[in-house]
Amino acid sequence: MAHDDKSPTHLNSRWLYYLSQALDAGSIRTASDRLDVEPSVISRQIRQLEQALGLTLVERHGRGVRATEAGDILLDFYRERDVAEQTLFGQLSELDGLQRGHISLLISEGYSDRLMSGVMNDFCARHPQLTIEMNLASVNDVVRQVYECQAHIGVAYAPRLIPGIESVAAVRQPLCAIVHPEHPLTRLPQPLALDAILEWPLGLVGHGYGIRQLIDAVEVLSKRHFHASLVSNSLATLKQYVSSGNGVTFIGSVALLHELRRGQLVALEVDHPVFREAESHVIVRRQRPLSPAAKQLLREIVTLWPFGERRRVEW
Amino acid sequence: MAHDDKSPTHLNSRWLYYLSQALDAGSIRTASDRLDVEPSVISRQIRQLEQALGLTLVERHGRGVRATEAGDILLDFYRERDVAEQTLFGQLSELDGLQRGHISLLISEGYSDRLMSGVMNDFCARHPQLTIEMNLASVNDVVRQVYECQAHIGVAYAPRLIPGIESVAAVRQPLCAIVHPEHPLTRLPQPLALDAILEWPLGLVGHGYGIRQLIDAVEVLSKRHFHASLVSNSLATLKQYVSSGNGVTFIGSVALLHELRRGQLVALEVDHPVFREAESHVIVRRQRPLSPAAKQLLREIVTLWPFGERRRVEW
DNA sequence: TCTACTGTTGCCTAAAAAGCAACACTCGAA
DNA sequence: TTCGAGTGTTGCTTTTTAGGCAACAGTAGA
Repeated sequence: MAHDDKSPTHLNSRWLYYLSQALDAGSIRTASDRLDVEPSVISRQIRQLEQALGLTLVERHGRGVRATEAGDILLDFYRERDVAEQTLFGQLSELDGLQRGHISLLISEGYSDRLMSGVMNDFCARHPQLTIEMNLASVNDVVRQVYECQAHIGVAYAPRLIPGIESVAAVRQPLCAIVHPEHPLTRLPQPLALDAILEWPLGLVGHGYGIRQLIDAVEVLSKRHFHASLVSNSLATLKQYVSSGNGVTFIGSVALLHELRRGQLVALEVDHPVFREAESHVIVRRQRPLSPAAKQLLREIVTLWPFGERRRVEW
Repeated sequence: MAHDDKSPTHLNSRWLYYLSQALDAGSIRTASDRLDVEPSVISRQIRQLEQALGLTLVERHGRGVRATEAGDILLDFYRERDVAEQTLFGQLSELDGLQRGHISLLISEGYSDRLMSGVMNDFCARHPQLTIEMNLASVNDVVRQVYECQAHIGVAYAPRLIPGIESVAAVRQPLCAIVHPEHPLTRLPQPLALDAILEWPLGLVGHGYGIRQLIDAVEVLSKRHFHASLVSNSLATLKQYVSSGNGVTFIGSVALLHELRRGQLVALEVDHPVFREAESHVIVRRQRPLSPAAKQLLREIVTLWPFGERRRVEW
């Protein structure tokens, strides 16, 4: 029998190439002229293929070569392999042309409105062939999933930047005190003093979140005690909390653009450097190669958003 | 863009192999342990593939490697290529197993009955998957088509053996004088003297045929003159000729087994060495590689027929 | 028979692959 | 935090393979 020896089962492409060229040309020498290689090379490669398969593939006549039955089968196989290869190249260039691909975007709570309307709607419309997955998560989950390569791009407010996470762009978005429009604090001059705020009940986001780490830092630095009347993981809960009472919470203004525009809530500046210097970040896994589609989306997010560009991605 | 440089468009199988192994194993080192090659080899081969395509195929993490989108596409491609290769091997072994193949058999006039009943019916029944082409032709055409590789195997009576044609087996089949059962010649003792035959009208096969060359040779050697009352390319015509009159013709007995059995014609031995030593031959193109199916058929023809084996084919 | 053409072989050089050892890095745990 | 076991990578080396060159034996047609 054949091809059941220790052979790694893998047909050398060059063998098949020379075989097809010789059979197409009708003789090894003509093929060697076309390919600009020595006839001996082609002859030897074909013989190697024959020995690897244990079959005779060409009939050697005085005038050229012709395919045997097995040679014909192999020739058909080679042709099919060739078109499959062309198809492959097509698929790969589709990847380049953004006609194919998958992007996983992860956004921290509150960003969805703006991202959708500002960039994503447009991008999705321009590249309908792409599969774009846009999920919401807490800030910490955004960072974690980007770190674990479960999402390509993350957008997060005040993320905890760890090694392995790279901030592609950032914009200063002060952490504000959020109250309802009739709240007494709204009548004080901005930026609000910390002590003025602390006279009101506080609703705070849970521990482990980026925002909370800022708040905790301010608590330490200012040597005050922040007593939380409400702690919640849900921004919606906190919004509800300040809407219905005289409580105060700390949220970045981007997270409630909707409510601010409609006058349902008010964002007040706070007189503390840590609050003022809070930033939103676009993050990716450090040194992770991104697909062309993901690169393009990243590029558009950075240029269209009011982010200050932190570094140039290699595009 | 990618893959539009001067690359011969042919993906090295080894590159793809290492890529798939590394991605399946999850890390280059695990793959290198399984394959028993150095990690550096796999790393380099993958990099070469990436450079050839101009694409990043794997994400290098601290803990192993993972496929990028392009890598996934390439992996799919490789898998498909692999099953195609297995299919190919299947087809090739079908060739070996005589479940596939094509045989072209060419038989000189008169043989059909015997071949069909004796060998071919059985062979065809045992290998229904094979495509067996059995054509009739004049002796000269049998030789020519075998020589030009248009037929794999030829069976001919008294063929003109030229270099390039190899006789695999031969059987002595004397050229006989054919007459009808009541012919006066049948009352003479056999073998018949040449002169006795020449007193009757002759029907001869046309020039250029193997039989005719034998007859011509006898004409020269015996220093007689053979006057042909009828010359024809068709054995049927010659049979008809001797059936309906007192004419004589020279035909090998195998060509009219049917008529002999039914007593419609009689074959009489002729007293001349050339006539006695006429042979039927099984011929093939010299040094032409035959498919397994053709080899098998050849083998069976030689063993089942009353031929003396002339040489052992390399089976 | 001669001649132009075929495929093939032996010997050599160039190129590619594989082995070896050391390196830089990531990641999880002490 | 430091440490250590894991990862992929990079210079080197040797080994294997492909390719070039020239001469050869055989075929096919004039």
